[in-house]
Amino acid sequence: MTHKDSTIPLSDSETYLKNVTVDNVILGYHDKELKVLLQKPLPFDKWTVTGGYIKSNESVEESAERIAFSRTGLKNIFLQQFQFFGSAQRGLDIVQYHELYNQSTQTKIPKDHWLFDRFISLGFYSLTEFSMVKVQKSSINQDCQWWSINELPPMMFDHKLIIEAALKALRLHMVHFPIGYELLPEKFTLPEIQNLYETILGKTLDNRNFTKKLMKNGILIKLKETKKIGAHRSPWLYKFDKERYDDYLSTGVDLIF
Amino acid sequence: MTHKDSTIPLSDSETYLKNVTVDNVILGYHDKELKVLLQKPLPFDKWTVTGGYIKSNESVEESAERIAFSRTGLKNIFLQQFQFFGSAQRGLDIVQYHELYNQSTQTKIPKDHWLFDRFISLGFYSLTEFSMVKVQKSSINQDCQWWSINELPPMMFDHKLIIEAALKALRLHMVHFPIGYELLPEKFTLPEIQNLYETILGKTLDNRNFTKKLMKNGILIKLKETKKIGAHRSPWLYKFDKERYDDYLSTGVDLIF
DNA sequence: TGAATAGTGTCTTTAAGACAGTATATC
DNA sequence: GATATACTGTCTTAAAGACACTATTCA
Repeated sequence: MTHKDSTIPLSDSETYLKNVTVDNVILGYHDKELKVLLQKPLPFDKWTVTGGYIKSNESVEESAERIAFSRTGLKNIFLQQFQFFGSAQRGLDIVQYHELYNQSTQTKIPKDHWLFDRFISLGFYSLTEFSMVKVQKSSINQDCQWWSINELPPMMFDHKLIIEAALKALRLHMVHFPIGYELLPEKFTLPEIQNLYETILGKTLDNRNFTKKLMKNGILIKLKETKKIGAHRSPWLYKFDKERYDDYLSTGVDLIF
Repeated sequence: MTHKDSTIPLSDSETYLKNVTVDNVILGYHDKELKVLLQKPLPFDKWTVTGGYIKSNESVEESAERIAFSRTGLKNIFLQQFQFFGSAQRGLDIVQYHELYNQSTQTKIPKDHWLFDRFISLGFYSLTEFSMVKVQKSSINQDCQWWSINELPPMMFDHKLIIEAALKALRLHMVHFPIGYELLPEKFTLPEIQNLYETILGKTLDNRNFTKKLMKNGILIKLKETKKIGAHRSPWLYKFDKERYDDYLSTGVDLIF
């Protein structure tokens, strides 16, 4: 189950697959916090993760990319399947949503219209560089903004569970595959990437051991620049060795911290 | 995309979700080989993994259980989501299948009937105890049998890829979670479980190191029985410490071999 | 007693984990 | 020179990995 996007022409139901939606937990990292991009479909007063319908001529990945682009302005976004959700109960939210939808749009869409039918939700998560995302709003999703993953607003449907599942999948994923390239700016410092790992894993790490392991597998390149950030020693800037990084993305690498 | 199950009444399309199928890679272990249960939907001459449609009042997991029961006679089967497949191309198979279907059933179902529409496939794999499975056939799926995973017959749609993806997911999964309870008989020997691991991982393991690690985390209980199997020393029988095993299933455990 | 498989112990090497003092930038 | 953060090296402990001989069953 997901939000209803304003770009969907109600009359044109034939061009979308029925009973399936794509839901994408878009994550970003900012101010030492993990953020998730949420939208509030009017007229409802609860939030959802970003999502939408699948066109009949696009793959689910293409669908997810199109929807992500419409919310973030980003192309070639990092996408990771993590789970599908298919409980038979739609819950009260869909009923209330249907009623409010008709009220606010002055329409009388029947309860059994495909828009309010049961949906199987295909769960992706995306990792984005926070500062590159230009949050897009639409008429239906008037509110669309970043939320700290630790302080979520009231969520529609089972979307709180979906976020938790995405986070759990990400934590499992990062044991075997490098992360950070999508979440950090091109140049970053060791304290920054360490804090990213600490934030996602939810625990503090020993900076010496962390650095040792990261440098050993050689995914970082030390630059000849420092970052000036206050009345203290300036940290060196690094970037990822993208080639090595991509190798590890396909072959896997031990990154247990 | 998946096979069409004979239990589906064509006229009763309203009770099934459209554009979605469940596909379940049912795995078993026998004769030191990993087997996969495949079916051949008549009149087609290619094989598929087991699968079917989702009823509108059941969850995807319930759906997968119902379909697995109809093929294996097993209840409470071990089910693991691993991926969803949603390419927009249906390929030639579906066209040929539609034609042959009409020919053989003496019907004229139109090409755009929902049965032959595009489907998103929800991928599960199941681990089963080979000897407990009573393979069920049906009028449409006249052939249903185990195949060695190394010698697959011609596969319909993208089902060869689905099997490979399931196997890859299983290999990743077994690094963090114990397996074997569903694949082995209740009592088994150390050489048997080691060979199971070797078979799935596709490499040989040192028996001393393997035993050491398995015994250390304490998921095995040594029984006071041996298994008589020929003109040589009889191996001891073991069973899983199910409580410990289940703990590890939820919390995870390092089982890198 | 020979053939076949089961079962066990030690050493080496590598990685993990704990730990604290020096360096640098700015005010 | 006070303050705040960056940076680095060593020791201890645990696990991984390599390795080979003895034990048991039965034909």
